[in-house]
Amino acid sequence: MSTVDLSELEPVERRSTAAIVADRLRTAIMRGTFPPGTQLGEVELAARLGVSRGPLREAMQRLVAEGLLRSERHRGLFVRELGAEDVRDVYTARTAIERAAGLLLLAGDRAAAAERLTAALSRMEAAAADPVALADADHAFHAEFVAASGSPRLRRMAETLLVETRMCLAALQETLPPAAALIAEHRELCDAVRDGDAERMAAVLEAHMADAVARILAPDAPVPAVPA
Amino acid sequence: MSTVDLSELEPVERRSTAAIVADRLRTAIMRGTFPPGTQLGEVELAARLGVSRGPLREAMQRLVAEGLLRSERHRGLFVRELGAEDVRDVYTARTAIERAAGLLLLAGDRAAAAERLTAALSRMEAAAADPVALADADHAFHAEFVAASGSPRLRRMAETLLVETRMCLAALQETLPPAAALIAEHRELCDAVRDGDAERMAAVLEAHMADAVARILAPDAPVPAVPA
DNA sequence: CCTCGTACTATTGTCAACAATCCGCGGCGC
DNA sequence: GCGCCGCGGATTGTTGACAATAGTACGAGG
Repeated sequence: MSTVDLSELEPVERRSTAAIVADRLRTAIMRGTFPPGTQLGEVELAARLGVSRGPLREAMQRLVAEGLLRSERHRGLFVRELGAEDVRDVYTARTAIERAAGLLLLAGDRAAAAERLTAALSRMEAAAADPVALADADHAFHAEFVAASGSPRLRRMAETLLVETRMCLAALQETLPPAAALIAEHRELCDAVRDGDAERMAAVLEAHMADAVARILAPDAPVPAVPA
Repeated sequence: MSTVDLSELEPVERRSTAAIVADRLRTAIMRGTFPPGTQLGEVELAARLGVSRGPLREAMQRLVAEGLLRSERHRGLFVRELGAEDVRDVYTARTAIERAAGLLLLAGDRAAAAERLTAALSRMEAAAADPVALADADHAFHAEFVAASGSPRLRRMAETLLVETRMCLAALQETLPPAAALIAEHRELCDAVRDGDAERMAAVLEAHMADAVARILAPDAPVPAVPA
C-alpha cells in the first residue's frame, strides 16, 4: 500500500513566541547563566533574543507563575534566590510528586515503565564521567519517571520542580554526588518499579531525596551510601 | 506605650495589573462564568476589564502556565475543558499534594494546625445550607490544610488544583454531596491531624478523594458514607 | 451537484512610542 | 556635620497602531 510514514509530520504546529522565549529563559536560568538575584532588564534581553518587549514580558509572566522569577513592581524582574528553606521545600514537593507518580507507575504497565527507566538509567551511566551531562541525565531520568506515570499534572509540576532543583545545584556549588552512588540509587528505584514493590519504591525515593537535601545543605558531611 | 496596631499597614504595595487581572479571570473561570471551551476574545475582555491588551495578555499567559487556559496559535485562548481523565488526574495530584501537606502538618505544630482546621470546619458547618457557600468553604478548608503545612510550593500547586476542582464541579453539574457527609469526612481529617495518626490521615484523605471522583464521574451511583 | 480557488473579515501576534514610577546624586537648610 | 528636599537618569508599565494569519463565504469550474 501507499501508506508512508506519518509519524514525523504531525506536529507541524509552531508554538507561540512567548512559549519559545519562556523555554529559552528557563533553560538559561536552570543552567545558571543568570545567577539568582540578577535583574533581567527587558530591553537588553529583548534585543539579545531578537524579539520585542511584548512577547518577552509574556514569557516572563509565565516564569513568574512557575515561581522561577520574582516580580517587584516598578523595580524589575529578578531570578528567584533559593535558600536552605527552599531546598527543603523543593525536595519535599518532589518527594510528594514522584511518590505519587511511582504509585501510578506500579498500577499501570510496569514492564514498559521499567524499560523506559532502564533506558534513562543507561544514559546516566554513559554520562557518568561528565558532571554536567550527568546532571542532565539525572534530570531526564526523573522527568521520565514522572512522565511515564501518564499524569499530565504531575508531569508539569515535576518539570518545574526539577528546574528549581538545578537552580539549587547551580547556586550551591553543584556538589554532585559520586556518579556510582547516584546511579546505584536510581537502579534500585528501577528494580523496585519492575518488581512492583510499592513500599520499597517509596522508601528508596524518600531516602534518595533526603540524601540530596543533606548533600546540598551540608556539602562536607559524608552521605552514607553504597561505597562503589 | 505608644505602640499602635501595625498589622494592617504592612502590605501597602499594590500588585501589578497583570496579577490583578489574572486573579479576576481565575475566579471567573472557577465560578463557571466562562464555561469550558469558550474563547476569550482579547479586545472584549480588555474593554470589559478596563485595561489594555498588553497586561491582559500577560495575565492570560500566567493562566496558560497554570493550565487553566489552552492557547491555539492565531486562534485564540480557550478555557480548558476537563474530561473524565482530567478529573481523575486532578484528584490524584491533589491526593499527592495534600497527603504530603498532611505529613508536614503532623511533623509540625499539630495543635495549632488542628485549631486552624477546626475553625475552617466550623465555617463549613455554617455554610452547610447554601451549596455555593459550602463549595467555597470546602475550597477554603483544603487551602488552609495545605497552607498550614508551611510549604509554599505545595500551597501554590494545591491552589491551582483547587481551581481546577471547582471547574470540574461547575462543568459537571456541581453535584455536591450531602453537606453532613462532607463535613463528617473533613471532621475525621481534623481528628486524625490532632491525634497525629498519619496512617489514618492518609487513609481518610485518599478515601475522600476517591469518593469525590466517583461522585463526579457517576452522579447517580450512591457513595457509601455516613447516613446523616 | 460537488469541489476547488479566491477574496474578505475578524482575530491574534508584534512593534515602537508615551507616561508613570523609582533609585542615586547634588544642593540647601538646620 | 547631618538630614531633608529636589532633580536627573533609567527602567518599567501601558497604550495604540501595524502586520500576519486563520476562518469563512462566495463564485467559478468540472
